[in-house]
This record gives sequence, structure tokens and C-alpha cells, in this order.
Amino acid sequence: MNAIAIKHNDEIIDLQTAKELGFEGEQIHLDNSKDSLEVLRHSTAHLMAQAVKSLYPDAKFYVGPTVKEGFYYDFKTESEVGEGDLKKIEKQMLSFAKKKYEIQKYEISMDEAKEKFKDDHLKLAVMQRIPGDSVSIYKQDEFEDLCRGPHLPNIGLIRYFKLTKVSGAYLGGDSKNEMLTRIYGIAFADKESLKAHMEMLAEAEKRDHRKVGGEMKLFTFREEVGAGFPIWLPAGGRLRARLESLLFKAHRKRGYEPVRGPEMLKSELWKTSGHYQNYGENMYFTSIDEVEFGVKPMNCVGHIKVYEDELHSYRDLPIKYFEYGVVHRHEFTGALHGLFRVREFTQDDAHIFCTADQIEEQIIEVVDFVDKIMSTFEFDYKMMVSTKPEKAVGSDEVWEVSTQALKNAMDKNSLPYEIDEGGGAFYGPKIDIKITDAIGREWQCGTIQLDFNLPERFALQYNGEENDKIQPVMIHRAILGSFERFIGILTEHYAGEFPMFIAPTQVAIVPIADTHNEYAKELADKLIDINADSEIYSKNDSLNKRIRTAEKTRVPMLVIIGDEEVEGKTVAIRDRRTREQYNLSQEDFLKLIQTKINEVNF
RNA sequence: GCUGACAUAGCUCAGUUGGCUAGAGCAGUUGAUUUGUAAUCAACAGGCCCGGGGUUCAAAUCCUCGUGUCAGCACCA
Repeated sequence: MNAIAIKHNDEIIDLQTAKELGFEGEQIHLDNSKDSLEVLRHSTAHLMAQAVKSLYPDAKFYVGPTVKEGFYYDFKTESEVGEGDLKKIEKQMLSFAKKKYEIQKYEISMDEAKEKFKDDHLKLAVMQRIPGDSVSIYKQDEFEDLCRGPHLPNIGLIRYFKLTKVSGAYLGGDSKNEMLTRIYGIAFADKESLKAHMEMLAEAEKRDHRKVGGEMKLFTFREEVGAGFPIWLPAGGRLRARLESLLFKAHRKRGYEPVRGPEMLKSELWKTSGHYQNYGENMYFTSIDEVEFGVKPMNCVGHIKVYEDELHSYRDLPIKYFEYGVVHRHEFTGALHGLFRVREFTQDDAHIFCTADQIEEQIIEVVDFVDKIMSTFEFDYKMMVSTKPEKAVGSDEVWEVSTQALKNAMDKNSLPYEIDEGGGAFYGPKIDIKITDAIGREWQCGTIQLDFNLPERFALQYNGEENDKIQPVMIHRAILGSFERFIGILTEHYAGEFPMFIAPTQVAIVPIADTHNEYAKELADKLIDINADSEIYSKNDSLNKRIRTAEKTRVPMLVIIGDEEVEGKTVAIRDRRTREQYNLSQEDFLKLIQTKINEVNF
């Protein structure tokens, strides 16, 4: 098998370049290794560009990199390119690939390049981003493109690929710029891997929380209600209530007090907090008797008012208020996505008012809290420290101090984190918790935000040891982030097969004949006594049909009852998770369910 | 918000170049059947074809403006 590129000083160098510069190194062969796919996919992007150019001669090209999920190419054409056109482009790609054109490389000076592409504003835009005074051009047959490589030696090596999506993308990723057409694709070294990849995508689609949520009747959306406003159905209501109650206990154990602020507050308050100026475009406003009110996008102001309700001593700190706070935010229509992005959602929000000395221990306590919950659900997550954003209140010094305080707390406890420059809240830096979902996407859920600004703006204080007035520090934090997003992620994580302790229904009871209904009802009542929800499948259907129906609801456990069970006060269990069937006495069965429900505590 | 695609029964989808009373499966209701571990049989019911305007003798189908959904961009819990 011939090499497609080499590895020189830890860099992938294509054969064209290696020959030119006389480099040598370990050979990279055409397989599904990271390095090989990098080259293959990059060249596939070029092949796609070649096909696009031949089908849309007016097309001008911007950039075509490889990304985590394959590759894409951004280009501009006067024609409209829709999903239906992808097949046509793929076909053209294949016909070029069959011609086995060599991919040639040559270098020209930046000035020559600017002259060569003087009518191509996209290429000129690309060149603006390239340092140095020469650029390389890759050429296959008639088609050539400005590119730094690396590329395959020949396009004939490209055989197993698929164009997956077409959409718009802003030039340079900036919404102020014009919009280009972007086509995404994927390529592999062999047919099987491509097939496996497409199957994986289909599998992921099956877990989509919008689909599963509909099938399980967890939630719905309705056009007449409005975009981004979820409607929680009974099954979703039960699941959510279980999560809420577990989390309530967890907060109480850690010294949080439940409080509740109003849904809307006078705009004057939002001006004091800075939300009006810095977050106003995401807020909804209304007026009552000619006074303007803002619907809360966050819960902090309400909690500040709770804090202000009485005087505090340093002995009282830290004070922790929590609330399942319903917030409204104006999201762009295009951003809405099932439960992941909505316009009304409930945060598991809390605010910790503490002294400067307590910051570190409080942050660590919250990080531990987060870890407890994430590990219960077996989620992988990572933490990001986000720094001062463009729109921010407070002085640079305060930002410096608070950002450093966050980093110190993490460093001292050897907690790994990444930095998100400029990603902070307008009032302070934050640590974001990002969960990786079933198909590798990352979602921001929990957040820990350190705030010196709102206490200042609201002139909060407590009495110090010398009976002096000291300004407290506020920590804003959410663990799940929002029930909506978190339940969406949970749904995909478990593919709807929720564990017993949060499942909407714990047990499905299937009586074999009408004569067993009474016993079924008796069991259902006893289950309610131990806080378990059940459903009786006594409809006029065959036994097999009812078992099938019950199974399809993804309930963790089925119990079948007939004459034997009624007689002996037992149940026949069919465990969906372990796929076992066995019999238990009524008492043992109830004990089992109770144990399973109570085995989780945050 | 931007680019592109889409919207027919509770759900998943048919519906020809504009042309008879808009169809199917599942779910639902009713009846028969009373079942021992993944679909018993039959009948019935269910539609402002997303909403407003327009073109036409005639619109689910064409045009237009909204609304909503999907993919991505940009923005974010």
C-alpha cells in the first residue's frame, strides 16, 4: 500500500510538499487513522468544490476545512443549492474521481496570487488571513484552489464519501457579513466505515429527545401556543417532579433555603442591576398602569430582594437561597431546538451570599455538588472558566480579582478546566459545566458565576466583626442549568429508558383477564404508597398486544398477574432492563421497587 | 435574525400535468373474544389539506404575506 502523506516533525506533510522540500518521515497510509482521514477529507472537500464549480460555473470559493464531523466547503453562487442537489454533486464528484486526476501543487507569491484572484472577493478575503508572502495552490485537472494542504496525491483515492447537509454560513463566521452556501460531507477509507458512520447517525436520530419525548408523551409544542414554549404532558410532569424532589432534598441537605421571586419586576430594578442595558434585547417587557415591567430572564434580582429583607451579620454567611426559577428569554427563532433551546425554562437556580474569604470553599462545594449529580447520571462533563465579555459592568480590577479567585479555587483543588475568553456573564466571570451528550455534542448545563458587581450596584452589606458594613460576594449557580435542557439531554442519554428513580412510570401492570383487575388495582394503590407510579393495561386487547404496548412505553418493569399470582399474592416480573423474568411475593416486589427508587440521592 | 428545505387525521405518510365525495397504516371509540409473556377479529368515528390574501371556470396542488418545524450559521441554560 502506498503512502498518501508523511509525518514530519509531528506535522502531516503531503507527498507534493515532501518532494518539493526533500522531507522524510513516517508514512501515512490511506486508512481510518486520524491523520489519514484529515488528508482524505480535506481532499474530498476540494473534489466537492471541483464538482460544484463544474455544475455552478459562477461559484466562488471561500474555505473548505475538515471538522470533527467531516468536512465542509463554503462558497458563493447565484444559484440556489438545496438538499436535492447533493446527489447531483456527489455524482459529479464520483465521475471526476474516476478520472484519477493527480493533485498538483505549486507556489506563487502573494502579489501574484492577488493578481490571479483579483475578481474573486472570497479568495481575497482568504488571503487577508494568511501571513507570509507566498501561497500554495493545489490543482486537479482544470480546477485549482488556494490552499495550504495537505492533500492526497490523486483524487482517484476518494471513493467512500457522502454529502450530508447544505446550509448557509456567514463569511468569516460573522453575522454582519454576507451569507455563503455551505455543504457538509464525510469521507472514509473504506465502504464499511462509511456505512457504520451513517448507521450511527441514524441511531442518534432514534434517540432524539424530540422524537422520544413525543413517543413517551413527555412534552409537546404547539404552533398556536408559540415557538419555544414547551408544554409538559403528564408523563413528563411525573419525571420532572421526581427530579425536582430529589434535587430539593439535595439543596436542603447543603443548607440552601427555598425562596421565590416574582415573575416580573419593575424595569427600574433591571436598570439598577444592569440587565436593562446589557441583557435587555433578550428580555420581554410589558407595562402595568403605565409603569414598565420586565419579565425576569434570571432570578438574581429576586434573591437580592430576599437578602435585603433583613440585616445580616458575618455570622450568618454564607446564606444560600434557591428557587426553581421560571425565566423567559428572547431567543432567535432559528436557535430554538426542542427542549434544548426554548424561550421559557426553569432553572435550578441558587445564589450564595458570602464573604470574600468563603469564595473558595463555596465554589468547591458547588463543584462537588455538580460532580455528585453528573456521576449519578454517568455523564461526562468538562469545566470552562469564562472571562470578561464585551458587554460587561464593573471595573477591570474587580474582573481581574474575581476571575483569579475562580481559577485559584480550581487550581488549588487540582480541578482541570479550559478557558473561554470573553464568555462570562455581564456581571462576572463563570465556570460552565458542559455535558457531552450521546452523540458527542457538548451542552452547557450547570454554571457557577462569581459576582462582585451586583452586590455593589444594590449596595448589599453585612455587619462585620467590628460592626462595620461590608459588601458580600454573590455566587450565582445552577447545577442542571435548566430542567428543560437537562431532561432533553437525559432523554437522549438513556434513549428514553430512564432508570427507575426518575422514570415517569415505574411499573406497568398487565392483568391476564378481567378477573385479575381487582388485584391489579390493589397493587397500583400499594405502589402509590411507596411513591411509585404504575399503569394498568387492562384494555380489551390480547395479552400479547398489551405486553407489547406496555413494553413500547419504555417502562422499566412489567408485572403480569393471573390466577396464580392472585392466589399466591405474588407477581410475575418482566424486567426490561435486565431482560429477566421471575416471580416475587408482593412484599418482596414492593420492597424491590422501593429500594430502586430510593437508591439514588444527590 | 440569516441561508436552504418543509407543513395533508392524535401519530407516520399517500394524493399524477391544478379537475369527481382527500386516502392508508397505527392510535381512538364500540362490539365479539377472556387470553400466561411483543400486534385476535369486525364495525364506527376522525380533515378550515398550518393561517390571511391572490391567480383560475376550478387550488391540498400555482403566487404572496404570515405562523410553525427541520438542517446549518450566528447567538446561548
